[in-house]
Amino acid sequence: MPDTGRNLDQQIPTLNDVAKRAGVSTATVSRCLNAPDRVTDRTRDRVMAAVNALGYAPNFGARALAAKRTNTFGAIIPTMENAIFARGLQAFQEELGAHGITLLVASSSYKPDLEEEQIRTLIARGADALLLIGYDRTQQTYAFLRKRKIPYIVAWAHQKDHPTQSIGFDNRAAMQALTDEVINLGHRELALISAERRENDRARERSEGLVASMWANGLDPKELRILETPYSIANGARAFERIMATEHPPTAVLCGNDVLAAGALTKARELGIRVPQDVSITGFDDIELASIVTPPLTTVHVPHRKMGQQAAARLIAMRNGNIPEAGQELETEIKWRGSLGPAPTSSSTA
Amino acid sequence: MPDTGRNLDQQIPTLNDVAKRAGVSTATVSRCLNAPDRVTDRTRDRVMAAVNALGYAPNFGARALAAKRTNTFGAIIPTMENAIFARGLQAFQEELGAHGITLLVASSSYKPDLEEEQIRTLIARGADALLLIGYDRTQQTYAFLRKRKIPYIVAWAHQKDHPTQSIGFDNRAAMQALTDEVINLGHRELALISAERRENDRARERSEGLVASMWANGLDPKELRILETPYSIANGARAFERIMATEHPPTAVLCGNDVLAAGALTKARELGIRVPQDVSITGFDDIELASIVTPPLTTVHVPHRKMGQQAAARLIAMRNGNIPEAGQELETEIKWRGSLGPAPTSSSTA
DNA sequence: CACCAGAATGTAAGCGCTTACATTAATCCT
DNA sequence: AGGATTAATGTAAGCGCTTACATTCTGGTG
Repeated sequence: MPDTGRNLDQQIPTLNDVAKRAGVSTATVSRCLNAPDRVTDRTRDRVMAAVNALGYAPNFGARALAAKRTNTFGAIIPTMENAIFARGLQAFQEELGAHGITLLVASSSYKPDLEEEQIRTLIARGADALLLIGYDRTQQTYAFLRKRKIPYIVAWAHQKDHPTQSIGFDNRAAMQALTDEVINLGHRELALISAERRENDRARERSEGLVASMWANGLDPKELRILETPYSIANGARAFERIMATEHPPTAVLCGNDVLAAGALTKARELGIRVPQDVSITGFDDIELASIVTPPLTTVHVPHRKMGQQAAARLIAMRNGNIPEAGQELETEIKWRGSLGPAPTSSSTA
Repeated sequence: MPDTGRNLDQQIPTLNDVAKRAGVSTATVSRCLNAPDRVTDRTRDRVMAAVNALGYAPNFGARALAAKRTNTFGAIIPTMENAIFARGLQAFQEELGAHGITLLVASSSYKPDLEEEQIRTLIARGADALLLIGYDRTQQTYAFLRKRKIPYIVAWAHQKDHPTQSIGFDNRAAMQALTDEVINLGHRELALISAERRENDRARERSEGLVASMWANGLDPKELRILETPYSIANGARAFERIMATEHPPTAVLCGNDVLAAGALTKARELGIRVPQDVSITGFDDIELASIVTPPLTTVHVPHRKMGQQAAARLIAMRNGNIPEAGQELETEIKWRGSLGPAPTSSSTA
């Protein structure tokens, strides 16, 4: 059984195969696919038949190589595990889709070096522009981005004076405002369950906002107990347990994020600690979770969809060569629900 | 200021640029990047310096084109909005990562035609293999997959006799088992809040399992009230409200999914309906959400991580030319929590 | 010191596509 | 009907990379 030449059915069909089968040139096939109206109906039908018969799908790499544009944007988010970024990303995707742009998503697991790797991957794959979360990344990464002249935008954070194009909110101010309310309600013993702040500017800003509020209200931030732990419900629960096991448990536990707060809440119930009678708990982000736990979480509402949608709009503008002026700050607002109440008057402990 | 020739700083650096700058050939640069030990230390250092100075990143498309492999797998999930697929996907990704494979994720919004488009997109982008959710897709899509000889695996579902390679569980049997328990507890008036079953085999199987259980237990499935609605907490709440507003409200509301069940639960609290005293509610999937709502959900536990991990292992084997025998069925188990209780004995309505 | 194996490097041919430009076919005017 | 437009199609040159093969260096050996 002499194998004369290539093994046909192992072959992925190429433009050339389609062209041969349809009896036209490769250019015509290409036009059929990219500019159908520049081709006769008859020809188009013939070509399309060949495309289907062969199960042809254009090779993206080759196309990008030849055409020098991909209509693909990339987004690198810290995690897909919880819903923090889901809604915003969905809106981002929808807006892109409306403009015929495909979105590629990668996650960095909150690791800067992994993030840089993902950035390179996405760029190598031809991403025309990038959505990044927060400001924290190495100078090296920023330098790379600049050198490549890739349009990118930072979301989920916004610092007024920062040169980087961004769309988000003032994490610091938002947390400060929330803390003000907590203190207003008579709480003096505060604790914070935060995400790891080392390489997470949002977590850092939030904790700074809390401290700022304490200063402003005449409380000594040294008294503030802070526990750092990666985002997850279980970690939130664990942290809460440790905090409440101390000699003078706080009357209010602020959490850097709704996920952590949900964990704290569950653990409270488990321990028989009443929320908010015995201790108040607050979150941040206002993801869906916040409104379905018991009691529902008092938290900072973040305009996820708006942020995603506008990030897309801006990024598209940037890709098209329009440099929007500064970044944009979105408003947050405190969402009052049941988990925050006045500080208990008498003693404590369940 | 005569601009002689190309504008250097607008140029994306290529292999060639690196080669020139390092004073070597492109082949050597390529080797530095792909097989560092086939090159002198001295040369490698020089090349790497050039790479960094230029901010060079290889063009993936060109590389794939030349090398004919990408080490990239794709996954198309119905939605990123809720956590149903998050944990499994994370495990999938981790396992791939351990083998040096990059994962590209796309979402189809539960739309078969969008899914087909995404499949084409991912294949065009060079995906070596694909993870798909459930069996439901057009013959055309399957034909395309077959023609392209792309290894793919179906997850989150498993039907014994089905020829398609899959890893998952028996949605039908699991739901039937759960319903058996519900009926055992004395419930006779059942309702189901399901995802749309039209193009979702998992939802369909689950509802069939429920019906089967009713038959088996001498109940008439005609009495079963079914409400279909897209997955979301809000929709679950709405559906629950409508169901409970009927003349003879059921004593147990089974939900096709934890997200729907969480919605039902919240609405119940809102309406002052006690769970499980007045009505029992069950979920499916056992996502994190299930254990933090109040009361925690009795649900079907699905081995998400195991599924993701094994899907990856199988897919890698398939890509390497090993055809695993049949698909694999994973066990589910009923997770007893507080939301399911005995049927109320007396009358009803809050 | 001439010779040679083996390592290091260079040369150049594509990979599958788009697109500027050249060619041919169809259409319209006068 | 003939020539000028315009539309449809074809030709062929790359896009940035890998890799088979050719060439040039090494450093031992006899």
